[in-house]
Amino acid sequence: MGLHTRMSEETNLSVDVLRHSAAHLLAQAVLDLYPETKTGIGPAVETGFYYDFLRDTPFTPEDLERIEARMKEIARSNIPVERLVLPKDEAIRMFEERKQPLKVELIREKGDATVTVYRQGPFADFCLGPHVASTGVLENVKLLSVSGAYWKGDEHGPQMQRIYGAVFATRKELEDHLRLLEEAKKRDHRRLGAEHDLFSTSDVLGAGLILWHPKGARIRAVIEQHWRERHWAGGYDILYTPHIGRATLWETSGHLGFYKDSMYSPMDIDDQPYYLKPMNCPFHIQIYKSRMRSYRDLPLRWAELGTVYRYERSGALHGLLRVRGFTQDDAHIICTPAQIEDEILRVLDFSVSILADFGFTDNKIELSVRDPKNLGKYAGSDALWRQAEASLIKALETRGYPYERMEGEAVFYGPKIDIKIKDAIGRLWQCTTIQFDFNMSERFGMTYVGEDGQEHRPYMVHRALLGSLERFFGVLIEHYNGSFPLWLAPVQTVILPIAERHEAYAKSLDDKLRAGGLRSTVDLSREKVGKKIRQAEVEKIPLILVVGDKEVERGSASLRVHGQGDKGEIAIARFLEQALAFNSQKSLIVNF
RNA sequence: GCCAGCGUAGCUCAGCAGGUAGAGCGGCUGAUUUGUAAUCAGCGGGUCAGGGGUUCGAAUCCCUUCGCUGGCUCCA
Repeated sequence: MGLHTRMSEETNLSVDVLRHSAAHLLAQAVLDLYPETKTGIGPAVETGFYYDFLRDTPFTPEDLERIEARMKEIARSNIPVERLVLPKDEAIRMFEERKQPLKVELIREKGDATVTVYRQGPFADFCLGPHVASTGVLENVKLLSVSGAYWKGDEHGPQMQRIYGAVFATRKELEDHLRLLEEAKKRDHRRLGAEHDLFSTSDVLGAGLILWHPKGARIRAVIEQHWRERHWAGGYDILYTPHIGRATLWETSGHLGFYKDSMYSPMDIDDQPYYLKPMNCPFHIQIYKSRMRSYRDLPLRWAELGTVYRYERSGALHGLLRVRGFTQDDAHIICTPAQIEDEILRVLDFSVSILADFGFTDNKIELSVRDPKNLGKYAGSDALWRQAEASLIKALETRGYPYERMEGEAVFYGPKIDIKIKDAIGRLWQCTTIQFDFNMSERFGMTYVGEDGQEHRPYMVHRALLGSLERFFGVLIEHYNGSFPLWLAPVQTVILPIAERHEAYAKSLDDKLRAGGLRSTVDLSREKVGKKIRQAEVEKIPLILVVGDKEVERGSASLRVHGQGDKGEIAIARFLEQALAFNSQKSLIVNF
């Protein structure tokens, strides 16, 4: 079951209406229990609903229980919900009397000549609706968390308390949803990362900085190796650039102007200020500018696994998904205007194809373009933007990919395509971004000599495909729930000798598998096979080989596949051949 | 950064009225030589995140720093 069911499975109620009405129910319960509270807004959101409250004392988890209990009481008493249409001034008076200044503010801002107000019992709210007919259908409700939120999203405005909740038409749907939340918690990459010894962070080191443990590093090495092979095959060249650069570079690039808040303080080297890099582009541009470029040299496709450092506010940090130091799988495509359409299509195909290698085939694509009401704030000419946007759209349409057009979501230096990948339990994660950059090429004065012997400005496109290796790794862990497919698994095979006398055979088998190209290991603990198997299953090792008297004698092994159980005896040569085939084909499931 | 919650052994957690720390798993040692998801026994292991304060006495109360969590904002 997904998180975004539009209609309730067993009733004919719209999930959004249910959620929005539950938000009203929440506000009613809060005002019942804490009458001095000022109410803000309370919409339905993707996973449920929330309501923002302004109150001197914060809500505690115990308060939430009380509020939820009160909500259920009100729901059970099945109060009718009425829709009123009032003249604006009358509505304002109504909420002034109710001592709800935030509502008055909202009505003043948003209300037309007449406004709609929904009322249930003593509670009333300024709201467009629609709503359920009465509160009886809102009984299957659960409050989930409290957090801070700013009035109208302005961090200098008053800080409110936001209560989140979930509601469903039936008890079963609510329980299923809560189970899904539990499931998401269980496959949290931070938890799995510790359990499987993949990565850690350290208080001593500092927040938002990732330590890749041997097993995590193996996976990363496999990802990087695959990434390099695909890039070379895909017409890219690979670069390496330093981690720091002189202030001059960042002044020219404009980062010290528009990105300084995300950069760390400079360090002093021979009386010159140097900065840790927050982006790789200025370095790639220096390589571009190291000599004259002819139109015959273009397109250039330059990729780098470039580690960048960005200041993130402490509250924004989150496991591997939001960190302060990360490695982007960055690339810059530098080409002529005539090449741009082909290059965009090519990078789009390339991105989709590599995401698919990792098992992500269900993507959401967003096209971010200028805000038509504010065309002045963008770098680059109108003509450039038009051609860039057209090339992005053409690529998407050529492939028939559905996409969402996001007006005003473009960065100031160019339009972009973002690809969000959907994981095993339906959540979306931002990975790929393909962005035009009209700013950098201008600032650094990038040129090439055209057929006409004149200097021209090339197009430059930034591209991060997996996004950052840290984030991508986090998403992979959650997507596969720690059970990595064979080709990515840090340990691909484990050999379990039944007794001590089988250890020599187990070790020689291990050598053979390693020599053949598998990441293999032997469990030499003096435990019973049952224990060793359990251990291997818990560690989610894809292939388990049990060897005892029978196997030693016949030069074979007993195969057990993770999640599939005992597969019986197999000849070593056949096992190795098939395992290597699954490995090189990057099969998501193995079938011996 | 802001609001709220949290930080006890490697991990999960108990210690809920202030009286100098406890379990399970893991680890180590020994016995067992084992056939498809946990063999038995013994042992070690904690400046209770760091610092400061209140108190005769602090894991427990207060302040502060660091880190983590859920959000707000932002983003690869």
